Amino acid sequence: MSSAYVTLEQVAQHAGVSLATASRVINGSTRQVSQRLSDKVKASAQELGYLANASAQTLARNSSSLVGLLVHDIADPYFSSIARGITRHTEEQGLVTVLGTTYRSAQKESTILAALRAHRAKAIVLVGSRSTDEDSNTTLVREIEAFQQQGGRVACVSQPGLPADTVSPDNHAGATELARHLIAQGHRRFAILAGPTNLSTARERLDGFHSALSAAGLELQHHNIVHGDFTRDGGYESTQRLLRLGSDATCLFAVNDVMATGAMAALREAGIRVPEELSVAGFDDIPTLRDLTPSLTTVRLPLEQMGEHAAQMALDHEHEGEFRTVHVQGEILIRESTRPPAL
Amino acid sequence: MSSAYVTLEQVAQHAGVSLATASRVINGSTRQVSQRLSDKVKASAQELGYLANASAQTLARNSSSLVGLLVHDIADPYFSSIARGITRHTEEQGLVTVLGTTYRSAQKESTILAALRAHRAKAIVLVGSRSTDEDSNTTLVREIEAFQQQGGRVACVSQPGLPADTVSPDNHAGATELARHLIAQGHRRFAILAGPTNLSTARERLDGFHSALSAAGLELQHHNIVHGDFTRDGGYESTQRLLRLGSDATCLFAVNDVMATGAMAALREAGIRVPEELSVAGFDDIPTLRDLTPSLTTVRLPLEQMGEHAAQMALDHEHEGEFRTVHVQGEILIRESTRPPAL
DNA sequence: CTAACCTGGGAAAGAGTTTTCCAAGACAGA
DNA sequence: TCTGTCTTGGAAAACTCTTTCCCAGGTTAG
Repeated sequence: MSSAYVTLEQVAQHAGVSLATASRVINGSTRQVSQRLSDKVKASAQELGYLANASAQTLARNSSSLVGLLVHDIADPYFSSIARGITRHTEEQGLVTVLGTTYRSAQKESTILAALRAHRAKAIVLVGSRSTDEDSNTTLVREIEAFQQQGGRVACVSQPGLPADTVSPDNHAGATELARHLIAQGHRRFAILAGPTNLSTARERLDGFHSALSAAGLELQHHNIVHGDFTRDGGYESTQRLLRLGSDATCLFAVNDVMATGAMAALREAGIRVPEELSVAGFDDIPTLRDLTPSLTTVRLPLEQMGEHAAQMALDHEHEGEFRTVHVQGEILIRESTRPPAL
Repeated sequence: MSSAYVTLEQVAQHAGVSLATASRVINGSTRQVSQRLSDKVKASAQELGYLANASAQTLARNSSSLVGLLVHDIADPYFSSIARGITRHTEEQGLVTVLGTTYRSAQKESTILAALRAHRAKAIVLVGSRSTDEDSNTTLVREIEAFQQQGGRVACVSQPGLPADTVSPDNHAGATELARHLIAQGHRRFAILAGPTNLSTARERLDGFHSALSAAGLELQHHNIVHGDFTRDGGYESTQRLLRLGSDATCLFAVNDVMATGAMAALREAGIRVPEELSVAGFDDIPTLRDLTPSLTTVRLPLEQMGEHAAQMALDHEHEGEFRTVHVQGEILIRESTRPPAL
């Protein structure tokens, strides 16, 4: 056989029309084609099982149906929830989602961005707060702009400050509200399980918490701050460190639920009861972690919708050329893990 | 400008060689090119920032660097763990992963498979037990074979019986071992939170449990079996149903951890203490669910490695033409949620 | 010394689509 | 009847890369 594939030319021949006519029918060009021929072409395509060669289309159109999705770790429920929202939208649009995982490596990120550029992806959604490291950030901006110059759209989730559409949770407000709740419950000595200092999400949540304390005339003591890496095990280890330092806090704010989970495990092992002896709060309201005992006081973010919204922005054609920023407010959820401190 | 992109021809011109020579240098053809020219071409490419047009390559080679990954739901930690293993391997190989989510819809699955075929994907990894529905299964087999005939490789995870490489957990053995453990603890009346009857994974786990009971001369009473849909909420609701039916069981086996989580929530709400009043066991050992209280007795599956292994099989070139099946044994983990029944 | 053989490099033929440009035919208005 | 306007269909260029075929020049063997 000459080719294992059915080509548009074969469809055209089978329908007795020219290649161009067949193409016009298949992808509904502006030019009119008579009903009779149009039907004939469609029937032909159906009959022969025609499936357009995507690479040929991409080559001719200089744009593919691929949408890139960059996350740090797809097994982290924070990212997989957002990813779900993104894929929901892209698949609805008949597009194909490319999943790239970076593990917070600027180099892996570059590799994937280059691949998406090479494939003439239609859009890219970047998820997850980014290192504020100067160099890698300017590199990222250059790559984003290169992609945009070849006609691609970019949207970011939780990654402010880039030349792209952005969906960001109001981390500051969420953490502030959470702090106010703890203060209202009577807590005066706080410990915080902060995130990597160079990630905006981590910084904003820390700042928000801080500013509520300051506003209430309270202080966060230096030895009551530890930094984790946003993972469960990081939270576990950092909490152990905190305990070794002999914290006198009555409550612990972990800047994300995943670390809070590790914190609770460490506390349980250390024989410290939550919330009787220590209140714990998290951030995100990760769906998979809603069944912890005690249930976690946290700030709910609509992760899935955030992803969906970002994908929408990256793919709608209304607002070419402008960058929109959407702020999402979290909703504070008071659950079992926080209560007024024992006297 | 004529084109916003650097083409190989431009690289060749800039290096003072022919297009063919440049191509031979770039993708290391069998034909030798002198060191001098080779270096010149590489320097040229570097200098001009050459990035090969992936669609042109795909068109010419009739094979792309895309690897498809089909899961039911990327937000389900079972799938996201496996997905992590798969992407680890594909990204190591410099390939691009396409994520397709099917939500157990045969139609969505077909759509994605067609897209992957259109893109001349190099391989596809299908994850998740599949409906045994006759029709959709033959359709799937046809689609798989069509893809293989165009030169693509297919691997499956937890989806036996397809014409492809397969990595499958030994669900039967795992459930049997779990049942033996419960029997050894003294349990005699069992309840089971089974999965969708048409999914092989669910059936095998149910069968394995059953056969251990039979071997011990025990019976599983009809009213002690309920079916869930493998989701947390499904487990929750099915457990409520079980309670309404007035189960007399001393232990409950949920055929996956996610449903076990819902079960524990329903039990807690109903005021039934685990494990004091009722033992609970799950299956999978989902990483995110390891911090439940009480910790869940379960069968650990190396989800990430399973994904990685499947990707390897789909991408190695050693074993073209043959279909290999790898069975993975689970490891039983006795934790807090099971204990001998009260007298 | 000549025939056979290598080696490196260039020209050109695809790969399958989209899209522009042009021709031919139909038809209405003058 | 002629001109101008539509409508429809076809030919061909363009997109960028891979790969085959062939040639020129040099090397080796007989």
